[in-house]
Amino acid sequence: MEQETRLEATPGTVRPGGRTAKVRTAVLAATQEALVEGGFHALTPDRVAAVAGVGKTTVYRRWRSPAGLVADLLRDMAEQSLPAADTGSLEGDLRANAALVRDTLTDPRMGPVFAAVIAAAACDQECADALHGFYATRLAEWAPAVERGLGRGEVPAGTDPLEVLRAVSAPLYYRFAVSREPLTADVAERAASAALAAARAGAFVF
Amino acid sequence: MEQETRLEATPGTVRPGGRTAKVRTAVLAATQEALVEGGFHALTPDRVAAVAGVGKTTVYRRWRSPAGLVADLLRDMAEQSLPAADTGSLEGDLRANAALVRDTLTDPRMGPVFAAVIAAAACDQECADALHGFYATRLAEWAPAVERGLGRGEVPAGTDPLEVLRAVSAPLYYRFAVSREPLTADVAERAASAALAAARAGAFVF
DNA sequence: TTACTAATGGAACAGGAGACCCGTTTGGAA
DNA sequence: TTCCAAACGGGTCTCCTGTTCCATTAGTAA
Repeated sequence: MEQETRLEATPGTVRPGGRTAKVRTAVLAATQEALVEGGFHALTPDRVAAVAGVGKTTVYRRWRSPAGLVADLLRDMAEQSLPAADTGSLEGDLRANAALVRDTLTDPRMGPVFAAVIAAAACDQECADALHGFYATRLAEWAPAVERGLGRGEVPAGTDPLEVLRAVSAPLYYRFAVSREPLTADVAERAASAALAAARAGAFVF
Repeated sequence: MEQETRLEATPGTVRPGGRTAKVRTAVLAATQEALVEGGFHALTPDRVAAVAGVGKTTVYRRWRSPAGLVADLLRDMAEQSLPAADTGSLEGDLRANAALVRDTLTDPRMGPVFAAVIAAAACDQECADALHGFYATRLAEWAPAVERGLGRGEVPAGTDPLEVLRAVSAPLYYRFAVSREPLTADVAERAASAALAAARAGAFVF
């Protein structure tokens, strides 16, 4: 009897084929476009609907808010993750990781997207969860690189692989999102070498 | 003749005394309150005006937007900065710095404020500049601690003091704003010890 | 192919954000 | 103390955001 008062399922879950999928693709593309153009504050559902060529009612119904759009975009991005590097040495892998992060954040398209995602996560719990999940996935993908280094004895036994990877990314994201300093190539190299030096000294052994 | 079309000075700059200063104090307090209550998206000029007991016209005229409020709050915070520690050893000073950053970000009042500031900086250039300036000030205040360590030979000659400090803060802010992982006390200690280990290994020598 | 209904999209509507006008208050100089 | 204009504040207006209603389109099972 209370069934009609329950939360109805999000549209798109019962008939995910054909049109529904096309609409999602178009809306997420328009979302990314809007973020590149004018950042998070330019991400109005109205505009996204117009660019995507769908009714604005649909956008409001399926994504609720700008933060909902960003969260879904993030989930979509998490699915298309790139494979981690394997250069044969831990130093090479960490340098590759740092360069990848740096290239992503300075990319004219991906940079604004990540800035918006970080902003949205500060406002919206759904976005915060999606962002947390995104980095958990990323770290898990790169963990084997550090584990290979452990096997080769490049860092002390007991070193936490995830903590090494966080140490590589952290200085880059800190400059990108917080202190707003430029992300030059040598910043990335320094992040990798500092993380490696700390790991070698046993700073990440628990 | 084009004088009437020029940008008029921001209100509050010609007569900064008495009422104008009181209004600014009340508005910034209400801004902080709103951020603590509901985060950046709860920061509506209307609400701030009501809580501060001033006309909403005044808020729109002097601060323009939510981001303008955050930027001014940030400038106000930069003026009341705490003195850096001096424990006698570089390790002690870096630990104190990490603990200070961690305590600030986990503080029930300051945490939401910093989250909002980071979000606003991603949307608004004025905020981004204010945030950049804030951390430039903070780093400059703590630089002497590293320079004392340099003088004591605790890190190699040529080490960049600011880079050491960035290495301490970065993992904490990364978890706070990006990966959204909990900020425990041992995270702060590890940030300090990892930065020190990297510095000792010469990772921050240019 | 047919039937059923999930999902979309257009239109009309309410609610609030933000700008404008203008009278009132008050800081600061003479 | 007097005067002038900087700054404030209430009222009003407009535009845009976000919601609701319902007709139309199109997946999916039979």
